[in-house]
Amino acid sequence: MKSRRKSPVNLVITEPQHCSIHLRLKILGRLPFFAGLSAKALEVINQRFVEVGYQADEMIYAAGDPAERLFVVAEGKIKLLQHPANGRNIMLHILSSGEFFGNLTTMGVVTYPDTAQAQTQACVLSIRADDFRQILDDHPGLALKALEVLGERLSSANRRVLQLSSMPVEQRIAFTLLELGQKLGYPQDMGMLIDVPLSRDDLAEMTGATPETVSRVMSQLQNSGIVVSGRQWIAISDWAGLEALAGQET
Amino acid sequence: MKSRRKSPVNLVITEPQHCSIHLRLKILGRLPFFAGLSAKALEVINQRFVEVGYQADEMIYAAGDPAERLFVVAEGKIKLLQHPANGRNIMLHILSSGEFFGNLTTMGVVTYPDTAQAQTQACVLSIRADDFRQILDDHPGLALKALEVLGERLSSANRRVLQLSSMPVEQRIAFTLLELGQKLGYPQDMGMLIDVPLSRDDLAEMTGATPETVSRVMSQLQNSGIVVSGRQWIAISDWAGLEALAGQET
DNA sequence: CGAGACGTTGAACCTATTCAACACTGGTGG
DNA sequence: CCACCAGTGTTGAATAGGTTCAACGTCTCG
Repeated sequence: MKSRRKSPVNLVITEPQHCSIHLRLKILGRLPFFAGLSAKALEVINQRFVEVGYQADEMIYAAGDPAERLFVVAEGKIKLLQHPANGRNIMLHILSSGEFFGNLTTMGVVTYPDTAQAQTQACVLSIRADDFRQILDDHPGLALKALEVLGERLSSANRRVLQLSSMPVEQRIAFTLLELGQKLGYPQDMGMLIDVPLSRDDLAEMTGATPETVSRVMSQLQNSGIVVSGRQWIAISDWAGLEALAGQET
Repeated sequence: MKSRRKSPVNLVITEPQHCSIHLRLKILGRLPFFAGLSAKALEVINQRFVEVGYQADEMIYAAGDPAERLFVVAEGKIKLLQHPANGRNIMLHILSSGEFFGNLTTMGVVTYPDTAQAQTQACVLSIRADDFRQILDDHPGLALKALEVLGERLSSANRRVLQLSSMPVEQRIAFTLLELGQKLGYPQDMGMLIDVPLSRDDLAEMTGATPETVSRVMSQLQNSGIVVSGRQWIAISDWAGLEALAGQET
């Protein structure tokens, strides 16, 4: 019953050290967020952005740092963490290409409330918070889009509160896997592969459980033929079965 | 050791049935949110708002209803709830005068993700979502303020995720009481009174625990001289002691 | 005054944590 | 190229924190 094999998660990224996104303008222009802006405006915005590459596990900023920048993921995956007093971490989000993080609100906020860390090798664009503020002032429509983004994050956070408050671990894991599958999954022969290297500890940080418990639940899911997984990767082989475990809607 | 007495929480509200805020313009004008707008602009905005009164426990909207309106609390307290599959509720927020709820984002959102219910008798102003959208278009600065509001809510939700993921019930209750005290407390002879009628069940819905557990913890806090409480009310008599229990910063 | 809501307390039970030992994997250096 | 080792994952047994179910006390309102 050993279904382990070399990780099917794709890790090839353009460049090791420096992040070589030379077509930033194209990337920024493709963001739904900036859709509708003139080429000229985009060019101006583009000039304000800086690109930086990170190794897997490298920290981008730490909770409590002065919140001077807004970031956009260009390539790779970034995770947002919180740090309780006890040693463990809590993962709030995994972000992929095109998603924002850092200081999105530009005003009252003085320090980052969470820590951003590269989950894979990654390339990130960033801009000073007050430059972003300026852009929002110049293009009023953007603030509305930013509202949408924040609104979606708020809903997501509230869903998580609901899960933590009312579901047993197995159900929380089922939900989390479904969300990951939707967001980061891509179809494979063995099922819907979650296309991020993801350890038991990572899943534990996402579900508010211990790594041991996650391991037990995953074993059980594997025995039921619902997921297939190995070192740092997970694939969902029976989506409907997982939905059934989660309770109802995705 | 019986410290019960008639509830010290003030429940007097202007009018029983209809909510009689005849000075809406003044109320809206006082909101930090609308600060800086001209009297003329305020007048226009004011005309778009409607006022409605609610009895305690009355529902304002239910999760899943079409999200057509944005609300502002004029008087009284409103709670925002989520409903897990199992019978229990989860309280996301208690809002008081000047705070927004309902559809703040005006676009993608089609149904309310949560339920709004009057915690006390209350008066609420509301406006159609697309009228509000129009106002945001006319006064670009407002969208930035809305961003601030949402950003603060998001932080709050994330703090709650952290608590649920990493703290035992006692600590979560301590934190929750401190937050309530900060937001709704007012000094009294017996300590910082939390100025909302609040049952054990309410606290349970806020902390992700059962009413029984909350009752046990509260008894213990009362014996330690940290809080005083009775039927539907709670006062914090030893703020520093409560902070110590919560761990560190407020 | 009575009824129903609210609160308290006890005891059994159960889920998830904790601590610990062990197994597998992949990468590194000899 | 192989052996080893650290990181990762698995599994077991004991424990603890919280829930559940149930009974009872107490306050408030009609």
